[in-house]
Amino acid sequence: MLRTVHSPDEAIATLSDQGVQRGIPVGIVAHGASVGFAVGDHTITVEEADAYRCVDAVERSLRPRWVMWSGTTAGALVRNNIRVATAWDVAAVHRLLAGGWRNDPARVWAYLHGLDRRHTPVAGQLDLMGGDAGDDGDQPIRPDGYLRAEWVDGIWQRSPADAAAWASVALMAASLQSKQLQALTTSGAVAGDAEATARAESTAELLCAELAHDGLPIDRLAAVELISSLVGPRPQNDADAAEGRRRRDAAVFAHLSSAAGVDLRNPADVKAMLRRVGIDVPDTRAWRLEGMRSVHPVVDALLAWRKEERIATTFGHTWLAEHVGTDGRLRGAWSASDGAAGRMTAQAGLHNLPAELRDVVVAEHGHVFVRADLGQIEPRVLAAVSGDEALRRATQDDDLYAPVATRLGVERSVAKIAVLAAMYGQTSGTAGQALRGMESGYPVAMKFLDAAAQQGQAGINIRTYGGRLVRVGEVTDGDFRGAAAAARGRYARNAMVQGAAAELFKVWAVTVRARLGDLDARIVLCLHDELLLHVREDHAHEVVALLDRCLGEAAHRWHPTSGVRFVTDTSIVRSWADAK
DNA sequence: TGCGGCTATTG
DNA sequence: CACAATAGCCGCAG
Repeated sequence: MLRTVHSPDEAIATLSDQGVQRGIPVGIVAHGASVGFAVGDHTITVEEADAYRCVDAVERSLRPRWVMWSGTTAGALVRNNIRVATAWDVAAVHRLLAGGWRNDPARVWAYLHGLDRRHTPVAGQLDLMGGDAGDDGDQPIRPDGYLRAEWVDGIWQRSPADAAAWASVALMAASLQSKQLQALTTSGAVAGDAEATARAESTAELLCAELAHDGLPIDRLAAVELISSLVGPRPQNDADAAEGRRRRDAAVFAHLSSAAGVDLRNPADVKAMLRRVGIDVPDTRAWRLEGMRSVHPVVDALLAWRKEERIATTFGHTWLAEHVGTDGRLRGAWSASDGAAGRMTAQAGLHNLPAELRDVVVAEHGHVFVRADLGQIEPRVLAAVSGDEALRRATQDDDLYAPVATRLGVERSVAKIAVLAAMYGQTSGTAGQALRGMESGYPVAMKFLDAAAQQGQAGINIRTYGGRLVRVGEVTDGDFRGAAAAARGRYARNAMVQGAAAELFKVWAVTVRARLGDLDARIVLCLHDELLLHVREDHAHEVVALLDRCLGEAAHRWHPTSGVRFVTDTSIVRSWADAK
């Protein structure tokens, strides 16, 4: 049944009649000025002028769980100044269920309908192949049961007046949500609460849309000054830029009798150059050259050149112009779950900003940053997901490595190496010795890690505590013992820890987001184990307390019975650089 | 033009 | 360098 509503009040009444209330799923698609809703088999379109006002009204009075195909809709909502509390992101939940990174609508549809993914329609095919079966190209589902590749993502090309098409997209999202809910309860052995993970990962998509929209506060003038002091003023043209490169290169070449034919940007040239001054190295990475500064002055000059070159090429004037707006906000695209284990990732340097540039990340007038990071999150998460009682006891200490050192009878530094080596799968060097103590001291945790590594080596996919499928890749040529298998083993071993840590972190982040309420405070950066909030000065202490409370709440939601203690280090600062 | 290698930065 | 990521420049294959 398709129905068009004309006002916020009518939208609330209509959805309310359909039983919508707090937490009840409502499909939504939003793009540009258009919005469509769906509840059960009822689809509701909203007159364009009222579209976002209706969403806002429904959110305020009913607060449903908005079911969306992807972060595209979340972005449209945020751009229209609407921040909804909760979501179900079909694409994000698909990545959780099926692993990997692909989450286009046709593929998600095929997965949930048991269709062979190898025949999934691909965008750009224009359905020329599907059109020969006598079907109607204006229907979302092809006669063979597959979803047309561009039906969902191409919805924005349709007129807002094509109500049936908009409504169908919202309705399909809602119907897939119930299929995903079903799949989550039957998707193999998941130790944790996969449905709770799906909710948190979905809400993290909302947070990502907000992070991309809000940006990170930067003191633009200070940034220009700092960059200029390091690499000079911004080049005005290509010749200017080339002159800058020559000037930087000359500082290195000054230490050589002949620099003919040396391109400092070519590692092979650099290696040859070093050999000519009596330095023979297998590669020219900084850590390898670090101890050779005294051998020849060119080493020192080269390492300084690398620093300068990095600023000039990656974090220089071009970066500033491209990613920092005139409003002094650094913006980049955010992904809520990426890579092997489902960590958040960010572009535009938000996740790998050199420490020396953190000086220019400065709170705006009347505001401060509240920065909080989780201490030793990975070993604490390992204690929780493995259920190792001895390691759980160690988490009661502020410094987990102290009781581990006592138990192993070694120095703290050795204990730390041992724990990290266990989680990363390192076996060489000093780690080998330290690991033997781990086997007897923390056998449950070690067996947990070894089991993951063995699955990885055998090419068997694994699931994290929260239920994310981690694909470890095919085993080729029956290679169960070679270097490739060993690498898969380390990958799987670490993914179980890093992936679970990412899940806990996101529960924490979305809990903080939910509990901020009317405080003038927003999360402006997520960095794996660290949250940075931009907060009005007089709310700072309240936010500090809230971060700690939310960690307790998040840890309990994530793993209600672990008994593991998680700790956070929180500070109030003007500049990001002032923290720690 | 796309891709792997090398390098740097971050957690 | 033991795990994960983003990003730029180079050489090389197509």
